[in-house]
Amino acid sequence: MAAGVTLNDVAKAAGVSIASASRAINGLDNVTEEIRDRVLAAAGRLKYVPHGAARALAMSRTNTIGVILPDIYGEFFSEIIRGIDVGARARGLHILVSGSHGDLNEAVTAVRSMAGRVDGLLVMAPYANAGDLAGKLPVNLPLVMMGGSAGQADLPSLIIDNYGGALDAVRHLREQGCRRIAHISGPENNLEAQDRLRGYLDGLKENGGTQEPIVLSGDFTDNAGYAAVRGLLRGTMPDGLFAANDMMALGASLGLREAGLSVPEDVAVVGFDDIPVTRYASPPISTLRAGVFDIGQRSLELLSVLIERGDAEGGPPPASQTVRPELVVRASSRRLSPSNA
Amino acid sequence: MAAGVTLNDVAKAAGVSIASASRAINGLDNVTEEIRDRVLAAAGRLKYVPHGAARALAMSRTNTIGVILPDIYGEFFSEIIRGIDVGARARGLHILVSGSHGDLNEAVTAVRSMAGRVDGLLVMAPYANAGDLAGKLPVNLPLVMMGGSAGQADLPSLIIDNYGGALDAVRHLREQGCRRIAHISGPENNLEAQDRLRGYLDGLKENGGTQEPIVLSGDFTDNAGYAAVRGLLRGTMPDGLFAANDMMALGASLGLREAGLSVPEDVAVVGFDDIPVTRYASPPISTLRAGVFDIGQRSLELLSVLIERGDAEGGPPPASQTVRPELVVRASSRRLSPSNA
DNA sequence: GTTGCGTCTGTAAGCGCTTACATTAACGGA
DNA sequence: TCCGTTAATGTAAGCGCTTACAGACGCAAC
Repeated sequence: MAAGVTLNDVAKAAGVSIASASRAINGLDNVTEEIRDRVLAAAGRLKYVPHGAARALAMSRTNTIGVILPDIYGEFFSEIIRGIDVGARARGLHILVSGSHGDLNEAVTAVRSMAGRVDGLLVMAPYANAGDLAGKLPVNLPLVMMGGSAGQADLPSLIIDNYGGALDAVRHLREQGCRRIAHISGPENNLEAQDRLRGYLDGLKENGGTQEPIVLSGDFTDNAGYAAVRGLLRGTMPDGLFAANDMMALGASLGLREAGLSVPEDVAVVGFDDIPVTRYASPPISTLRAGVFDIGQRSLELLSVLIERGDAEGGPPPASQTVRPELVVRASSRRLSPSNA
Repeated sequence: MAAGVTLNDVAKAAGVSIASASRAINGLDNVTEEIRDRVLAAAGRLKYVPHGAARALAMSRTNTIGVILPDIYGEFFSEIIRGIDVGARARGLHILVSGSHGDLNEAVTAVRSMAGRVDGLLVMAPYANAGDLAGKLPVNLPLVMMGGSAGQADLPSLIIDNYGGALDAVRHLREQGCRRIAHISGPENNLEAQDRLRGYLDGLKENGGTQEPIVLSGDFTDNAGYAAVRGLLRGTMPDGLFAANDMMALGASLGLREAGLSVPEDVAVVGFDDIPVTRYASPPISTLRAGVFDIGQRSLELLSVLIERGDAEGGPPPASQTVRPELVVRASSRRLSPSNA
């Protein structure tokens, strides 16, 4: 189905053995100039293109790494994929992407289907018990977890300090004079969302804070942010809003403006992730820069170290790295003076 | 490297032949219950996971399609990938992505490296003479071009009517009373950008228009849009701006606001592509909705038809589809009344 | 004219899987 | 009891490639 013309055909056409053909094509040095030329000529003439799967099988090396994401929608994932791709290209690797995995089982299926097609795996699986993944995996397949909650099993991972970031968000809102801070949460079963929620709750209690938590449930989409805000309109408005990600912050900000409220004067808004759009929003959204691009790139580097090392387990303990998001203050939360006593 | 435990191991552990093991694993019906159970049990115990490359080689079927894009940065490509992914998942296919191809040669390299690893290819190659691609390709590899310019070779393709869209943009700006319309163009060697430019130029001449074209060169990035506008500040400002894509329109709009100009009153702005961000910008950007998501999805459908049909050439002529972008008017170009005589 | 060495080329054995074909077993009808 | 069928199982031949190993050849040194 794929190629049609095989190395064998080329060898015959060039009048040499298949071994010589292979050597010529791959640029090994133990081939006569003359033979190399003949082979290359024949290959060109026949439009020969090496068969990837066959080569992978023979060399047990695919030069491809698999990327498993819960979704591939939006800037967040776009950025992460880009980070991975940049790193991959630098190393001559390809990436096999699989998105849209609602739960652990789907992720496991995706992982299994990649066995034998990749040299290693980059997985983002913000589900409970994602540690189980390792158990159901092909043995010996190097794996790096991206994002995810701290201490997720003991796999090598790139962890985002979601809790700490959320804490920073709340602290910042308080410094800006907010006294009633609401939170739009992410999907319930999402570990990162859970950590951000915890950070919000604990942030409220810091320094003897007594504010009752106001948690609006969302699902990481802009519409959820919009809807959450609309739902608030009937009651007392909070004066600060921390959304579990930027898309929801964006939606919320839009909803607030449509309701005639001003951001940040009436309600200060902070998001999470720092996706590129935030700076084009009106007002630009304050957020926690998780360095999504870097996460992708660094995960890939971590993974390729594991791959080169030629082992998945064993050796020194997997080096996990934690990234503490950095608060980026933009107009959506910058108040000139504290608002109400 | 990959799996370690092979079907053979499973067969032995279960005390059956490798053929039976294969049949049991793949759910064929000509296996006894008892054998199936034994095999499945053994497979579970050993953590057996089928080896993709081997299977692909044996079946000459990979259930994977390759996606070649010039870049994978930003919402535009994110959307296209998502469209493809959604279509692919519906058919149980995986996608092998490759981005960042500055020119035809890089694209050709990417394509060749996918041979034998995919059942078909989705290529976006907005370069001159992209038709040459076909010549350097493995024979028999089904291929669908995405976007690209009309009549690009005679490959099956999904074509965006860039020219027509640009024409609509200019017409719209004129209807809004603009008399001096500038264009921020895309990369010079990009065919889509060229078509949009042509549309702009011809649009100016319609109905006896005599305005001198004002073309600012850009490269599809937000920064380029921003820079283009800054460059204009020293001279006479246009009152209408058509950017070759949304990112540049976004950057331009930001630049205009920073310069104290109002959009759309002082300058009406129109972009191209309708990436999701446009609606969160301030003001929301008018644009031409190319239906990026749909393009991805429809390309995939077209491709899978070709694959099922089991041929790349031959058969009825390749059915190309043309998509005419739809003008979406938002605040960035909506004026209540014509501005100047 | 041997012998020995180094270099290039060819032969063939896999990589892990599917699948056509051969083999065997099981069963019912004559 | 024997044979013809059908169905389950096993054997082995690839899929297209890499690569260890052996063979062939040329050349210098003895």
